Amino acid sequence: MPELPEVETVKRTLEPLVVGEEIFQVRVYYSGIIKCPNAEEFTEYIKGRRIETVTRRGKYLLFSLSADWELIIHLRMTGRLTVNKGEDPLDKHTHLVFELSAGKELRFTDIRKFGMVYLVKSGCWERIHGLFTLGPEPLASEFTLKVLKDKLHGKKTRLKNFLLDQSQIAGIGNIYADEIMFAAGLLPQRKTEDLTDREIARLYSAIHLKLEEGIRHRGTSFRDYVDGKGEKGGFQEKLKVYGRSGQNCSCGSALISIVAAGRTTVYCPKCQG
DNA sequence: ACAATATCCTGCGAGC
DNA sequence: TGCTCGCAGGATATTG
Repeated sequence: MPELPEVETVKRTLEPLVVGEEIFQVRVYYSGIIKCPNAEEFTEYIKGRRIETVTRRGKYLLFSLSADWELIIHLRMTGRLTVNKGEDPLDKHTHLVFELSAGKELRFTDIRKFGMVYLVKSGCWERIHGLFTLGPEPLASEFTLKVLKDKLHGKKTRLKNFLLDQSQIAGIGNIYADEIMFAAGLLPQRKTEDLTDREIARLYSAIHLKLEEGIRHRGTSFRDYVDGKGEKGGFQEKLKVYGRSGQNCSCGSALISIVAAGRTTVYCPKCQG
């Protein structure tokens, strides 16, 4: 569920609450969420480690721990990572509870159980394929207009597929892909190699605009998403196309829904070309 | 090299 | 009210 702006918001809300905390114990209610090592080793190795930093890479959350361990979490569609009080009632779908000091708990909750949790030695990402092959951070300075242009022209694919490909650009999912293409005035089925310099410049600006706007509104809570404090985001109010199929675009024409890259894709046939 | 499809899983809204 | 169906923001393996 959460894309770059949502994961960034979770990161920012968790950071002040968990950095410096020691993980005294982990309670595992559903071990299938732990991808490596096995649940027994996971709980054994993590016990007594201190959380030193919280960072984000694409849609992954990275917790660097003492003694060179790294806890890596992907929320996938419905994952939630929240800080709770020990006495807060446990959600039906809470799979992992990290016990911190003074009754504070970091809880991983995931209705659909698609989330993924890893514990590795720092920087040992080879076993986490999606993280290991991740493309550049779209909001970092190394993601230049030239980088985007080279990537677009080096691929024989369509724009929607390209934007969802995490190995090309990290962190864009279905909602922001559609909003970015609308903001850039580009159709999802456009071939990336055919895009002109002008269009690529519009796409580049739209990527920054929409991701930054998403972060500023603390993410999109279309269904399940909440931040580290359990609070909803506000960007769903600002969506121009996603979830608005059949409604009118601001230009007056009806928004169209198609399936592209295997996902529902909404666009305006008049504003996007 | 790329696209489409199935898969993991639960909940929800629509339609009957 | 209760049922069945289709759909959901992700990543990945498999098939074409």
